Amino acid sequence: MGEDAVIHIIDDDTSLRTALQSLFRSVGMKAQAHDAVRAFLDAKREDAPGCLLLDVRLPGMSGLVFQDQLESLGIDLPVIMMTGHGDIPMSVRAMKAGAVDFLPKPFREQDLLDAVALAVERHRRQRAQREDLADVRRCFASLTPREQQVMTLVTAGLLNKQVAGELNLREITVKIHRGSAMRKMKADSLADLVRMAEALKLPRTPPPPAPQARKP
Amino acid sequence: MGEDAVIHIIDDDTSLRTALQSLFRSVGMKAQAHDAVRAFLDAKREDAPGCLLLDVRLPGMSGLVFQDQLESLGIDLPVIMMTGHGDIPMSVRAMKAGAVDFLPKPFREQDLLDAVALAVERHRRQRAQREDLADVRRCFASLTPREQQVMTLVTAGLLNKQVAGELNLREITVKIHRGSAMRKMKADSLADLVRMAEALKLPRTPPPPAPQARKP
DNA sequence: CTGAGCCCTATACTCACGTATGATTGCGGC
DNA sequence: GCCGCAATCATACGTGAGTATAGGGCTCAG
Repeated sequence: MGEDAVIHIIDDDTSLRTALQSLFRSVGMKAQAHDAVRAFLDAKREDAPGCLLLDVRLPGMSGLVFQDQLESLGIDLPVIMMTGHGDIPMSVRAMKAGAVDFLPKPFREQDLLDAVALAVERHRRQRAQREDLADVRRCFASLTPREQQVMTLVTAGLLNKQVAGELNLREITVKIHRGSAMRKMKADSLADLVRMAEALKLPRTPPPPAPQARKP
Repeated sequence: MGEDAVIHIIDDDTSLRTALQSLFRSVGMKAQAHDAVRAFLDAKREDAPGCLLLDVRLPGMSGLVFQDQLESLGIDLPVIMMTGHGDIPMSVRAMKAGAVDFLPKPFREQDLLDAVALAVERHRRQRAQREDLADVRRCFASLTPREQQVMTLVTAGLLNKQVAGELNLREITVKIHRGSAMRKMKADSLADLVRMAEALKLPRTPPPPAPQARKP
């Protein structure tokens, strides 16, 4: 079905790295081990589902700190923490930061495998979703500015006529932009377009707040 | 702005209960303390934003077990765990089960207050969302079966004509149901209706999969 | 039985939507 | 200068959506 998962391991304990690699190999999973954050970052990482096994106490940078930086580094791997010298606040911090699990060493192999399976499954879903969203974003980006505006207002529920009013256009012009927006977004119904707008978090401008005369 | 929050405390340590009550009183928050799960369940709980401070080691039932039962009991309070004899697996389990925080005793008052503030804020949001969804659900439930079907297909992106085909109706009939569905759902545009359908997770039936002849 | 509610349909009309055709303007790059 | 593209608008036609009016049928509770 899906691509092969890759398990990334960062731990400075050589014997543990070896043990984990052979463990994953024995269950038919790819694993890449590194002895420090640096090595992990320098390695070329396959763009595949997987997860990150992270030791807390590392040379150079704590696993907890590194975990916080993952997002800004553009790495979206789910994290499983491991540590030999952990305490409760540490585990709570890691879990709050989104870790899938936090395993005190020594742990049972099965506990690790369970956590990894969960994490990889989560990552698969997350990637699929992310991919869909990226598609929609690409489409939206391919729209001209006018088309984006029109799409925004249309999916907010305004009539072509009202959109025209908002943008100071004729209704016919709105229809043109609306049509080409539908085509470019590959939407085959308005309902579709609305859902895409939702995914893009386009603002839901309320229908024009009752036309008012103003005296200058 | 919002209603007053109520902090629910379950702990069998009388002196701690007293201390926490006076702590919350001192910062202007309502608190209700109980010495056991039973007492908490028997007490009438105000329907207000708040959170639940739960001791792990309790007479009768462990806090962790109780936490797992909260949902099925219809209680949606965010949980903050407290314990004097905790370990990492315990805290991880609690966090996985959705706890906002896990505080080993003794903890600093400020840590607790921070966690409580976070939990209450989360609960406020959650309640607001839940309330909106409940409204939509109520509206949808007030639709006749036919109106529900029509709404489902229309928000899936089908034309009136196609809906009529799916349901073996004339198009005019679909229009009638569609119109009354819009009214009853208080939707003022199709876009609105689509978003409600989304919130209700109505199935997005794909457009009729190419009309095929079948031979009997 | 009778009324209420749901469901189905028809005719007729209005308005919204979509597209095709054609044309004009303005901007940026080759 | 010419081309391409975004943007604007017009006229016209066909189709979709929505409402009103007016029926018919059914089932269930009073």
